[in-house]
Parts: sequence; C-alpha cells; structure tokens
Amino acid sequence: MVASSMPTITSTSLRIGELAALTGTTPRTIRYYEEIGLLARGDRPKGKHRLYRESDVRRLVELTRLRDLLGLSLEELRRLLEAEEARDELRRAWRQSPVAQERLRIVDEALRHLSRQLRLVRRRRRQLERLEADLSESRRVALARRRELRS
Amino acid sequence: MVASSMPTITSTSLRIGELAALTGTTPRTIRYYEEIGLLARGDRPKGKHRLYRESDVRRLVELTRLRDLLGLSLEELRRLLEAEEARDELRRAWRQSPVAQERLRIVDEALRHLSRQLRLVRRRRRQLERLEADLSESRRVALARRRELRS
DNA sequence: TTGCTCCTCACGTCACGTGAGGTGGC
DNA sequence: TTGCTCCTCACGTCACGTGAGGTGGC
Repeated sequence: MVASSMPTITSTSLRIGELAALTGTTPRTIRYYEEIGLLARGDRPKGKHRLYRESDVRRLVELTRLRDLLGLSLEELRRLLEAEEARDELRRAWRQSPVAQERLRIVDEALRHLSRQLRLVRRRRRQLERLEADLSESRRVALARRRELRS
Repeated sequence: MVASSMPTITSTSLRIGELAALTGTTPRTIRYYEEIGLLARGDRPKGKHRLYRESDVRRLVELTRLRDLLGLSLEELRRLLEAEEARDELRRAWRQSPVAQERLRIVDEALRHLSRQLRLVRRRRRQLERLEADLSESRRVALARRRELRS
C-alpha cells in the first residue's frame, strides 16, 4: 500500500476540467487554443484524455490575462507569445551553455520581450486612468449639486 | 447668398462615415449597434442616409470606451447604460421640475450609476496594475542577471 | 461495475467584416 | 452629370457555447 503502481513522472497531472477550473476558463476554450496552436498538443493517443502540468497552468493564466486585460485577438496573442516561446527555448539552452556571451544574448532577448508587453500594459492603464478620472469628475459634479440641493 | 436654403436645425449633422471616423469605429459597427438597440434608430425614411449629431459622438465614444476597457459584452453594456438612458430622461425632467425633492432623487440616481461604473473601472485598473507589477518584477530580475553577466 | 469526466464531431451564437448590387445628395 | 458615400441584404469569420452520441479511468 505504501508504494503505489507507478511513480509519477510529471509534477502534478491535471485533467482538462481541473486545468479549466484553476485558470477560470472552460474545457472548450482549452481545446480550441490547442486546435489553433496557442497551446501545445502534448503527444497523446487520439481519443484519450489530455493531461496537463503546472507549467500549463502558468501558460494558460498568462494567455487569458493578456487576452482579457489587453483585449488582444488570439492572432495578436500568438505573435506576442511566439517571442516568448523562443525565450523558453533559449532558457533551456541557457542551462547547457555557460558561455557568458551566449547568456547575455538570451537575457537581452528576454528584456526586449518584457519591454514590449510592459508598453502595451502601460498604455492600457493610462486609458483606464483617464476613464476613471472622467467618471470621478462627473461624480464630483453630482455630489456638489446634491450638497447644494440639501442646503 | 447670405441666407442659404434652410436653417440647420441640429447642431452639426454627420454622416455615418464621419461618425465612424470621429469615434474610431466602422459604419458596419454603428449599423449593428442600431440594429440591436444600443444606438437610437433616429426616424428616417428607410433607404435614406443616417444623420448624427454631437450627442451621438459622445454616446458612441462612451460605448466603445466601456466595451474595450472593461471588456463587456454588448448585452452587459446595454444593461449598464439602460440606467444612463433613464438618467437622461430624468435630466430632461430636471429642467421642467424645479422641485428640490424631485431633483434630489435624480441626482441620487445619477450617483448610484456613476459609482457602479467606477467600481468596474477600478477593479480593472487593479488587475492591470498587478499584471504590470509582475512584468516589472520579471524585468528587474532579467536586468540584475544582465548586470551580473557584464561584470 | 457505476458514475463521473472525458472524447470528437458539428451546429449555434456574438460581434462584427466583406462583398454585391443598387440608390442618395449636410 | 459624375463620383463619392451611403443603402440593404446576405454570407463569412473569430472565439468560443452547447448538445449528441460514445469512450476512458492521475
């Protein structure tokens, strides 16, 4: 009873419904993202259940976050994250290559990518701040009017 | 030559293409919003051109802003703005009714509505700020790594 | 084994995009 | 009048939602 059938190879193995619940999305969305190539296929005999790991949770959270908060189409999202996939590739290469020259190139690539996302996020935040300021101003006016009516 | 054919009744009269350009959207979107009742029909002999005024520009800008920045569906948007239309109704009533009691009710209604929108906007802004903080942190780590590599 | 979740089509829906063919005129 | 923009269908597309009918088992 102590040693179960087989040792788990992957960290935590999730089914599609569990991944969906953890990321606040739906199985259908996950299958669709796989279909259009936003999520990896993960070699699996056709008809059998999909299995996911911790890294898939992080990936999907990032996807939905950028999608919702930046309002990107899935095509734009794909282009934005292609760079990131290349970065992951490089990160793997990083461990193999302790050559400083090479490592510097990898870090610079990552920095360019992060800067691009930060620019998009900041622009959005400024737009939201402007909307919030406009609404606050309207409220300020309404509050003043109410005070006047009450006096 | 001084007195042209007829005096313009509406402030500025815009065609659908001009309204679209001013609001950063498309004629098709405007027609669709009219179709589903987000924009007024504006009595017009069927087949003839639609004409818009300054107030339509403001309305459409508000619509697209809330749609894009809050990520609302058009159904949610409609519900959010139904209150606002009621508010416009009341605003017209305002001018007729100088009864303080009635005016107070109108202002309170407006305030509740503004607060609701502000809550949505602020929640969004906090989410964006969290995303921005996460990205900034990643960049900080990458920058530190680069400094180390360069030394 | 039973009951849940999963599987793959496949059609439906929302929010428009994109012609096609025709008419209007701030 | 000519050329632009507008008009109304109507079909296409993106990003999924929603069954239907069947199979799998972290």
